[in-house]
Amino acid sequence: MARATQNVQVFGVIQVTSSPKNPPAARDKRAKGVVAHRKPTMSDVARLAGVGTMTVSRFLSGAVPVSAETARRVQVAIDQLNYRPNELARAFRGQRTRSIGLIVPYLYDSFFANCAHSVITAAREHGYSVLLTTSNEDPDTEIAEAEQMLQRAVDGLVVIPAMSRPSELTRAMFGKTPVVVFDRPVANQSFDVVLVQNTAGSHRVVQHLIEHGHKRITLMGLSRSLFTINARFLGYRRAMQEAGLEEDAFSGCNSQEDTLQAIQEKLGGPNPPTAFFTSNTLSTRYVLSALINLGVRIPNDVALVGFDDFELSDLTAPPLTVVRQPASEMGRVAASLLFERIARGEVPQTGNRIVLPVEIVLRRSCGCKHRTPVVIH
Amino acid sequence: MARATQNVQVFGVIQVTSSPKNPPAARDKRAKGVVAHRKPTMSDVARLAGVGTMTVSRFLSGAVPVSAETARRVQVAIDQLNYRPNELARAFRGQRTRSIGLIVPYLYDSFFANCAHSVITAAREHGYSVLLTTSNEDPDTEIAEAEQMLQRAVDGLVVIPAMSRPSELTRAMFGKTPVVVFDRPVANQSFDVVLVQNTAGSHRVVQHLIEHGHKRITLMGLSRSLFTINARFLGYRRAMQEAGLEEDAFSGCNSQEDTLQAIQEKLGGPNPPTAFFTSNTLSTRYVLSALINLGVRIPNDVALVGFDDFELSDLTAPPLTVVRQPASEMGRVAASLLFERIARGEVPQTGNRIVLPVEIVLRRSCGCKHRTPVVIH
DNA sequence: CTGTTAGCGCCTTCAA
DNA sequence: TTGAAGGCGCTAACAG
Repeated sequence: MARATQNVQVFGVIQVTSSPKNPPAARDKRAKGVVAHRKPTMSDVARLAGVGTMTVSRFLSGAVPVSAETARRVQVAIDQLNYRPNELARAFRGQRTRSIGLIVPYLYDSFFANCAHSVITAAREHGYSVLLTTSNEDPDTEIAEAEQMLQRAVDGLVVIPAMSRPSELTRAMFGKTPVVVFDRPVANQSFDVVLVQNTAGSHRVVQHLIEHGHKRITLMGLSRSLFTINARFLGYRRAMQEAGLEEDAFSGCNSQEDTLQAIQEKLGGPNPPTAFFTSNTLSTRYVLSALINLGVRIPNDVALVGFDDFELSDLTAPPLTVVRQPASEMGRVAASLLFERIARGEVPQTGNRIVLPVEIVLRRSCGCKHRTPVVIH
Repeated sequence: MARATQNVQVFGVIQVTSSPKNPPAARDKRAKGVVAHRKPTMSDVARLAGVGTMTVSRFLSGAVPVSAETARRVQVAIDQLNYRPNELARAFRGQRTRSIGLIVPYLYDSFFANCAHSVITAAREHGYSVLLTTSNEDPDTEIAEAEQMLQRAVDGLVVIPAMSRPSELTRAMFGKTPVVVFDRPVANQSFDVVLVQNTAGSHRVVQHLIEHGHKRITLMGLSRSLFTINARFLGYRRAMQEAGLEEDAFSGCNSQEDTLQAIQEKLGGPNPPTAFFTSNTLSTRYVLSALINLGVRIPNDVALVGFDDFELSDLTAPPLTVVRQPASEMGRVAASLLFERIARGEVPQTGNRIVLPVEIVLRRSCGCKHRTPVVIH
């Protein structure tokens, strides 16, 4: 990469001469002899280099050959004026902004933040900028923000759909702007979709609990109206059924209090569970906190495994066994798909559907004795 | 808020009539009678409503009164065509993009992600969009990205400066585009700065350890060439000096291995520390992990307090006492400052310097017995 | 290889 | 209260 200081933009002093087209009463910034601090334009460069603007344009784009001597003169003029092309004009002219929009529910959720990070990184590698906004899980906000981005003519859109109720994103909204959704699908649409193995992951980790000898395993999670939560529930159900065990699911982990109360009831009732499976980070957090507060020993009294890894899950007491989702890979794959669509310049009738594998990270809350995490696929 | 579906953009079918200006050989998309799917423009609306484009423009801006009847006709035309103003053209014309740039080191660091979230939220409240990118703590990348944003004519910039070496952001680079930096200052510049009480916070929390009776308190952290780390070191030093204690600081917590080794040496040496103070999240993590691996009991054997709160710090073993930084408030304040500058349309000779207070969250790793966290200011 | 022309969609300026 | 003209900076299309 070039040394940064070579790229520093410092506004030059431009000697502007009057153009015959300008009416006499026009703003006199451009009047003859006036020295003004303003961003140099391509025609400033052209004038200084003694060439036409198109020569400068061609020199910059590099697509069309320019004679060596001309190129040199243009480069000198550019350096002297510290000229930088106006991306805004370029975008306006070319109907191509080299920017994409990214809509995630929240940024303070580290899973989404990781996804966003990888989309941004991928975008930079493609020379794109990213307009980022949050939907706060609200479909109305999501649509309004998508509209806003469309008005700003993003070349494409990456969205983690809000899931409080079915997303209302439609193909018609977006015209021929490509859209990739990830983490959660959108019903019957022509968007590309990137997902993870929610069902297979929870199936596998619940099997693991069963292998540890557990027979009463309770699922703690949120409402099954949410796609990912329901998919994870289905994996749990399948594992339980295959083992001939009775399922027991609680969908009300909406707060620390609700969770604590539910756990108390479960553990105090007849046939208390010997293991919990939590279906997202939030419920993992609530359940772990509740168990700690109740003085329950993990995994001695009850085991615990969760869906979705998080930072520090190896520093909790005990280190947690979890299903790890490939957040950055999802972001990267989603971005790749989008740039492919953008390059091809066409939107598909039916989008791709890519499902990425998850990993099980075996730590100690499941009953394993590993001193360091063991990852299985 | 209006129901989202009222805002859905669906490309309409536009009956385009030829303009007398168009040369006969022009692209015939606009030729008489051709029905084309393209974004409707203001003049499409004007034609349909039987008014001039300026009337439409005035109707949309609302700044200049328009007669009721005209307004109605324009609204009907807008609805019929599903017209949305082209923000790109607007920005190009007006030299005002209603967008700001935001540069943070990483998004996968939850502190930065929280900051970014609040900046984005504040921007939306002001009707602004956010171009977000990461510097990866690299000053060259930071400058290149800032340049990129300037070329895209953002109205202002919010930056958490990369800190691997002194940032090279200069006023000259930005012309009259306002810039607010936060979390870390930039040397001798005219930018507004928002910081937290790094020194006072660590001073207070080290005092707290001293109040617990500790006399040998070791600081574990990163290089003091980093502003925040050094500021926190100074608070530690002051607290130790005031108590007549000898300081002992380690600046090499660059990896889990280095940290583990350092801790082993400290604890195995003469006069081993009875408490550790870690000066950022990363070193907290490394130190906690090392202590757990070594089988050291916290706070019985040694106490531990850290700078910077994080999710789940109350679920670690034991719950951690930390200095909490107001991440979202910092973002909000930085954004407010920026929008103020943008509104005023002038950049200051010397920027504001705002220092936000931190909180101490007393949990159990310091030796306190609180069942739930106690926050002191 | 290079220059000229024209116009992207909008809003400022001027005139009615 | 409304309309017409012109141009923001850039590049596609067409000469030369």
